[in-house]
Amino acid sequence: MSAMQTLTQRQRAVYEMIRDKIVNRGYGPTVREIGEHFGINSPNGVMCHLKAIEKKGLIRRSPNKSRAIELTQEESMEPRGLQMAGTVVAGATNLAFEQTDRIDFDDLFERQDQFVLEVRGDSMIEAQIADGDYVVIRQQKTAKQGQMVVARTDNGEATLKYWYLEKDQVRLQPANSAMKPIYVDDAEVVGVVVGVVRHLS
Amino acid sequence: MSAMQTLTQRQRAVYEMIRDKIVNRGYGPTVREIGEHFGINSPNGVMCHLKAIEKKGLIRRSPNKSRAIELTQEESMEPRGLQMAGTVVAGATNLAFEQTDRIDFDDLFERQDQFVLEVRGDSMIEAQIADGDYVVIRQQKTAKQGQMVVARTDNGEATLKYWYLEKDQVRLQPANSAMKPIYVDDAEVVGVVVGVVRHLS
DNA sequence: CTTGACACTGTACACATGTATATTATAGTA
DNA sequence: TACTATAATATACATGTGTACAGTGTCAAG
Repeated sequence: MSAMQTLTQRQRAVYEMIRDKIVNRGYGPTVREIGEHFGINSPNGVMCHLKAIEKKGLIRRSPNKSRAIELTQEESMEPRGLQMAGTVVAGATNLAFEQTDRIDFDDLFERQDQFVLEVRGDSMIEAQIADGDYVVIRQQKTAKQGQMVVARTDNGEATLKYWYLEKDQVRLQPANSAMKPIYVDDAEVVGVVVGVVRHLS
Repeated sequence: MSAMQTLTQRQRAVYEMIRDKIVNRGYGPTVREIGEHFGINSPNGVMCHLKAIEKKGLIRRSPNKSRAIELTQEESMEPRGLQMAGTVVAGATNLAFEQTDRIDFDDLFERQDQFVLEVRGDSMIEAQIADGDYVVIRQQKTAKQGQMVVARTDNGEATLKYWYLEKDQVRLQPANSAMKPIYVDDAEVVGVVVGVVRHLS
């Protein structure tokens, strides 16, 4: 951003135009394309701007090559995710604000074979999953005893419960002492819960 | 990916080379640059490949323009986030797998003035925040009664609690009936909790 | 008033570049 | 066997394109 401020209004406009072409069209403009866009009838008028912008470090050019303009301030350089500022321990503890780790929730959950469900109701409240939470599900057809799963019962309905395979039936156990477990003859594991995301106002 | 399979080995190699130049160098190659890279001595040899790749839909070209190769399968086109497959209602409910909404957790939490803390301990367990969870904090210096905040007390320690401003002191209330509230003469709000993220194995 | 920056015009040149045509060779297919 | 797709070579041409040089005008700073 700092290098950007050193540009004159006109130079900034030219830079924005170049950037727009590269990002939105896929390849950069020629000297004459830039001229035409701004009503500059001489290639040299544009050359002056390009030299100025390059000297100020916002672009890089290769001599004698057409459209050979590289952006040095790539927008992909901007950090993704949120700053990780340490831990809050039970009770009272120090915040480590000097840490500069970053966490990217999309990295936390790799995308393959995963999907998200919005939770309705309080059946898993004692597993710290509340109404309105999003659960991240990894698709798989089997589950270990006691794993939290999305299961589809023989009547075609799906539910979020703990999975217990018993002698001749399946016990779908809610994490809510006010609710009773569901016993079904047959049930299919849709996937297991690998994450929870809650978004408050 | 499907369009990719229709390419011959040679065409694929050419496509990869073009893509590499655009992504890593910032601008595409000329017909002759491609030829030089693969030891093809005739521009027309390359032209045949470009026409084939364009016909198969992986690139788009503009006639008579140098380096004017656009990638149609932009990697930026790949969907971000996770598939949103509907809701799981309390008890047993239908999954709407046909829905193709997508959710991006990084969009959910805008980055400005926010950071993440890892939670240690069970002091907020009844607010469905467990040990090991990440809480997303929006930085602000004030809070309403009963909001969940990260607060710094006068001895410099920080903690995650419900915020209650009382007559002459501040009550920091844990969401755990086994724990007692903390009363302090002075405390400072660091930020309020706007999200929770839990990552299971 | 002069100087220097900024923002151009106009012209010219060399070569970079896309495109076309004709031709060859190989390999799989009908 | 003939035919088509693939993968090239070789040559040629028109034009797209970067670059250089010589000027013009404005405007703010010294």
